[in-house]
Amino acid sequence: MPTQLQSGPRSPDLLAALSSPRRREILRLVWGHERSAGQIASAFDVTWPAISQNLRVLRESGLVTERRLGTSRLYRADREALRPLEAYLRSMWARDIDRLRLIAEAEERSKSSS
Amino acid sequence: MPTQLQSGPRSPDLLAALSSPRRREILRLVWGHERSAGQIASAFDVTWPAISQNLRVLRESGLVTERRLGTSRLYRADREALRPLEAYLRSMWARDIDRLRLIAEAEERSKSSS
DNA sequence: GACTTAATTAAGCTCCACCTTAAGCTAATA
DNA sequence: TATTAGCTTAAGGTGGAGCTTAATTAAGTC
Repeated sequence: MPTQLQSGPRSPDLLAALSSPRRREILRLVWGHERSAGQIASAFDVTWPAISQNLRVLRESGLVTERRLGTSRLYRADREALRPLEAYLRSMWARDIDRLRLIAEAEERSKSSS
Repeated sequence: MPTQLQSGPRSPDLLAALSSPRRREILRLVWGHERSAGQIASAFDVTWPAISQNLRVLRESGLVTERRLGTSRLYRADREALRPLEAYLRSMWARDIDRLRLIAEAEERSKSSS
């Protein structure tokens, strides 16, 4: 089970996967296009296995999906996979908003009772 | 200059700073509250310097601000600092949306010309 | 000034992320 | 079946992230 995102206030190894500039570039490469591992690798000046390993990390984090076609493996970004990050951001700001709301309400009460 | 976020398709070391679970916890600690380095450190079972170093990373990434008060240093999350991440997400989806729009328009044209 | 409090910076260790080369696997092709 | 194409997995090197302890700084207190 690669995902681990259920427990509320956490965006999982998504952030770890995204923290690598190389992987961010790969992700962009396969964002619009489905591309083979070889095509992807040839876009970089590192060796094939290096890219293959990065693809594995992306796949395990859920950021890309893999499809086999003949001897090729085709990768494509799973665009929805970034949603949890959005949720993460929202959870941070939501707390903030809640806190502000509570404070505002408390002030309101103290005002009306004075 | 700690920021480096101008060039379009990049959310900077924000992601690197956030990729550490420890730093995410610290960030949450100072999200609502302003807290001293010592208070923060005592919430973890690692040594003070370890926390201090993580605070430095957070500060340099812009995620927290520092304020000196007597011998203390008070840290607080800069809530707006997460906005670039939102922009990053948006930039990814925006591409997607653009691409879909172009495809849709192309299909529309081919339909009406047949 | 000497001492304490609250922290950072310095120096060193360990472990892991990311690369390398080498070996293995799987599907297509002769 | 042997061979090739297109990869991944294995094994090993290197640098850096994140911890530790020790030394240092800065601001209050005696």
